[in-house]
Amino acid sequence: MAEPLPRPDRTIPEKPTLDGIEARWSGRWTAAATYDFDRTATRDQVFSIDTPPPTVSGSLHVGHVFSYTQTDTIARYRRMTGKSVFYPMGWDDNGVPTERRVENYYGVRCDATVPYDAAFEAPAEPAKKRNDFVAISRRNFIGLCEQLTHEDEQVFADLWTYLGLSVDWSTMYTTIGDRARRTSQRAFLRHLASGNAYSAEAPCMWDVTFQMAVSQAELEDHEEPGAYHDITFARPNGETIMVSTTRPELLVSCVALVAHPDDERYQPLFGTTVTTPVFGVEVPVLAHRLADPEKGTGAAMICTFGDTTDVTWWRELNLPARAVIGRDGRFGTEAPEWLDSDAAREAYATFAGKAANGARNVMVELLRESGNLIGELRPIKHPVKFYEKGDKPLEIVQSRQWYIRNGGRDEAMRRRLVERGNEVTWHPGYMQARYSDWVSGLNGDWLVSRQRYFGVPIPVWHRLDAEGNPDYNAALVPTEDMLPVDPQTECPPGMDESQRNQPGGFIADPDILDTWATSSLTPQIACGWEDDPDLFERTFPMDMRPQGHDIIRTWLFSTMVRSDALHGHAPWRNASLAGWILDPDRKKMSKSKGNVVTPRGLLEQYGSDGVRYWAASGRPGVDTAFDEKEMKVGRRLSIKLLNASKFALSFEDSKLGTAAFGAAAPHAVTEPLDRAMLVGLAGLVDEATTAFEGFDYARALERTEGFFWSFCDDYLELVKGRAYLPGDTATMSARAALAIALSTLQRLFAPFLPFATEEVWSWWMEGSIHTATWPDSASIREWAGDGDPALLDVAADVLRSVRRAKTEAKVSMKAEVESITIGGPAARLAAVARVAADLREAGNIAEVLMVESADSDTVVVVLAEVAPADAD
RNA sequence: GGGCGCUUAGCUCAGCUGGCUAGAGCACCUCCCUUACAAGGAGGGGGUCGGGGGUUCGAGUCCCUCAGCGCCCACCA
Repeated sequence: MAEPLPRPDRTIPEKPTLDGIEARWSGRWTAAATYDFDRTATRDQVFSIDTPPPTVSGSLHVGHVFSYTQTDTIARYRRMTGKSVFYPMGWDDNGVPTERRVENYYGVRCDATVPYDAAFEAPAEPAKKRNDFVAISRRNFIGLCEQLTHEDEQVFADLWTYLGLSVDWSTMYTTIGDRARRTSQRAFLRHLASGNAYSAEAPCMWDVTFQMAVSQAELEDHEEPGAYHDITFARPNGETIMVSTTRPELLVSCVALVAHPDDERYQPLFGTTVTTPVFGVEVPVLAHRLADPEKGTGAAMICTFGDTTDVTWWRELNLPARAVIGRDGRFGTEAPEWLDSDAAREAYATFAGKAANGARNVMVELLRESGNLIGELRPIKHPVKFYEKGDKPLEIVQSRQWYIRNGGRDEAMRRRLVERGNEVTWHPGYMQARYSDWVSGLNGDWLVSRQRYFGVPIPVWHRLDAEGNPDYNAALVPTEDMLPVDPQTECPPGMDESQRNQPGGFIADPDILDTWATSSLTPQIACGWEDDPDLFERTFPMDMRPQGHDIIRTWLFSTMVRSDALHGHAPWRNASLAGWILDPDRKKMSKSKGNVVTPRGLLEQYGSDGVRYWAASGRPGVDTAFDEKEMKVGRRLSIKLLNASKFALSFEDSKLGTAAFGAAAPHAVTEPLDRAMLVGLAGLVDEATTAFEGFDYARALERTEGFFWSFCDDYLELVKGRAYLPGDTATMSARAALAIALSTLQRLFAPFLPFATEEVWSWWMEGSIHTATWPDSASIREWAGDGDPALLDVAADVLRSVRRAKTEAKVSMKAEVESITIGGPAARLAAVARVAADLREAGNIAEVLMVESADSDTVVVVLAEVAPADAD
C-alpha cells in the first residue's frame, strides 16, 4: 500500500506555476510507491485493468496518449474509491512489426541457415535496400530484437511516466518475456490436449512478401484495378462455353466450371465436361449455390486457389488441388504433372517462375493466339484481400498450419461465444453489436502459426518415421515444467539432440505463434495464471478491458476465445472501447498513414495535465479530432486551479484541512449563500460519481469543470469580501465552505489533472491526493443543511447584471454603484434579501433596493457619478 | 448486400430516462492592467437542433421515412 508522500513544505507559492511539475511529482510518486498494487487486497477490493500492451516497434503518438489517459482517469477514480488498483503495463514486442523494425534499423535479415556468430555486430550504417541487408542467424537476429525492444521500452516508460499514468511498474510484462512465452505455450498445449488446437494441411491466406500465413482477422480489402477476361472452354460436341475471370493466369489451376443449380442456361451442362483452352485439361461442369447467375456469364472457373470462394467450392465439391503458385508467390518452375501434352507444357514454360501479374500478361497473349479470349478486356475496380501490414495481394497457398478453434467451423461454439459477450458490460453499449457481428460472420478456425522468427515458438516436435518423413498426427509435446521451451534447441522428453532431424527421431515444428495468439492471453499473463495462483485469485477475471474499437475482431475476440476455452467464462467484466484520434482531415492517425503527431513536444508545451484534459474530453468510443486548442484550455484550467486554490487558502483558518475531512467541517457553515453553493457541490459529486461508475470519465470532467468555473466566477467573487473580514460567524462560514469546496473540487479533478491537483493538495493536506478518499456527497449535504441552491443562481444573475452595466459604461469592475433596484416577484426579492450583503460587497454597491412586481425580473443599476444604465 | 454510429452556432462538440427564453470551448466584437489569475478577467453578437411525416398538452430528445458522412462486416468469379 502507498506510503505517505515525503512531507511537502506546505507553503503556498507567491506565484504558482506548472513549470517542472511533471518531473517533481512523478519522482515523488515513484519514491512513495503511490500507485503500487496492494496484493493483500481480496478480489472484491481489487480493480484490475487489462491494459493494452503497446507495440514497441514504433513510436507512441498522440492517439496512444488519448486512449491511455482515458483509462488512467478511471484507474485513478477507482483508486480513490478505495480499490486496490491492479494496473500493469505490458509491451507487445514480439512478432512481425518488431522484426520489420529490426531489419530496417540495423540493415539485417534473418536466415535460419546462417550459423550463430557470437562476435556479431550490427552494421554501423544499415544498407539502404533490402537486398543488401546482411543475412544473420536466427539467434543473432533474436538478440537484436531483444536489444532494440529494450531500448524502445525505456523510451515508452519514460513517456508514460511523464504523462502521469498511474501504472504499477513492478507488474510490467512483455509479450516476448519468459512469463508470456510460458503462458502462451501452456495455453497452446492445453488447447492441444483438449482438442481446441490442431494442425491441418489446408489452403490458407498467404502473404508472399512476408512468406507467411495470415488469419482472417488480419485481412484487409483494398480496391484494386482489374479486368474481366472473357474466355471460352470447349465442349466435346464442339460448342463453347464462355466464362469471365479476373485471374486468367490461374487457368492452369482450373479444376472445374461452376454455375448455379437453378440457372437454366447451364442445367444441360451439369455433369458434362469441358476442356480448358491452351492447356487442354478436361474439367467437369458442376452446380453450386454460391455461383451467382448475375455475375459475368453466370458460369465461373474454379481454380485452386484464386479466392476464398474457390476454397469453399473445392472443399464442398471434393475437387482435386492443382496449386501452382508457391510460397514466394510465383508459378512453379516445373510444369505440373496434370499437363499431359507437349503444347501445354510449352505454354506453361512461357510464364513459369513469374509472379501473378507477369503470368497474367503472358496468359492473355496465349489466349489471344489460341482464339479463346473473346472481345476486349473490361476494366473494373474490385476489392482484393491483403494482409493488413502487407503491400501485395494475398495468394491462397496449400500448407500445413496450426489452428485454434474459434467457432468459425462450429455453430454451437459460435453461439456460445456470442453469449459470452453478455457477461461483459460494454462501454459504450452499442459496441457489443460489433463483437456479435464479427463472431457470427466467422467462416474458419483461427490460423495461429506464422513462418517467422521473433515470437513464441510453437512448443511441439514431430516424430520422423524410418524414411525421415514427419508424422503430423501425434505431436511430441514438452511437459509444462519445461516451459518456456524452444523446440529448435531443446528436445522432446525422452529424446536427445542426436535424434534431431534423423529418421526415427524428431524435428522441431518450425513455426512461431502469431502475436495475437500471445496477446490474447494478456489477462492470464498479467494476472499470473498458473505461475502465481495467489495473484490470479485476486485479479481475475479482470474488471476492465480498455482498447480501441478497431481491434474488437482481433484482440478482444481472441482474448474471449482463449478465456472461454481455458476458464469457461469471459475474461473481464467491462470492456471500454476508445475512439480514434483523427487528424485535421478526419483521417485516422496512424503510423502507416504518416500523419502522426508525436506527444513529447505537446506534453512540454501544454503540460501533461493540459494534454490529459484534451484526452479526457473525448467521449468514450467516439473518434475525436486532434485539437491543440483543447490542450490550451486544459492548461488554462490547471493554472486556474492553482490560482483559485491559492486564493481560497489565503484566508486564515481555511488551511485547517486534514487528509480526509472529518465528520464535521472546520467551522459551521451558516450563511445562506455558502449553504446554497454546497448543495450544488453535493449534486456535482453525485453526477461525477455516477458518470465514473459508468466509465464515462468525459462527463465527470465536463460537469466538474462547469461547476468549477462558475464557482470561481460567481461564488468566489461573492464571498471574498466576507471571507476577508475579521472572523465573525459569517466569515468563518465562508472560510469553511471554501475549504470544503476546494477539497472536493481538487479531488474531483485529481483523475484528470494529477499534477496540478497534487500540487495544490500538498499546500494544505497530508499525503497524496491520489490515495485520498473520493468525495462523499452525503457529508457535504450535512454541512449544507437547509441550503437553497436557487440563492446562488439569483445572486450570480444579479451580479452579472451589475457587471454588464459596468461593461456598457466602460468602467472598471470595481467602480462604485450608487444603487441597484431589483424588480420581480416576492419570492425572488426574498432570495435577493438573503444574499444582499454579499452582493453589495462583490459589486461595490451602496444600496440594494427592491420593487415587487408581477412582471419579469429586472435589475436597474445606478452607477455612482455616472449616467444610469438600464441593464435588465 | 448486412450491421453500427454520426448529422445541434463559422469550427470542435455537450445536451442522460421528452418539460421553463437550446448550452460550452475556440474563433469573432466590445470593455477592464480589479491585490487569486493579463500566456488573464468581464460582457456581447451568432443556431428555423440534416429534410419530411407522426406520437404527445409539449420533441434537439420517442417512432417512421428520406438524404449525406463515417466505421465494421460480407462468397470480391
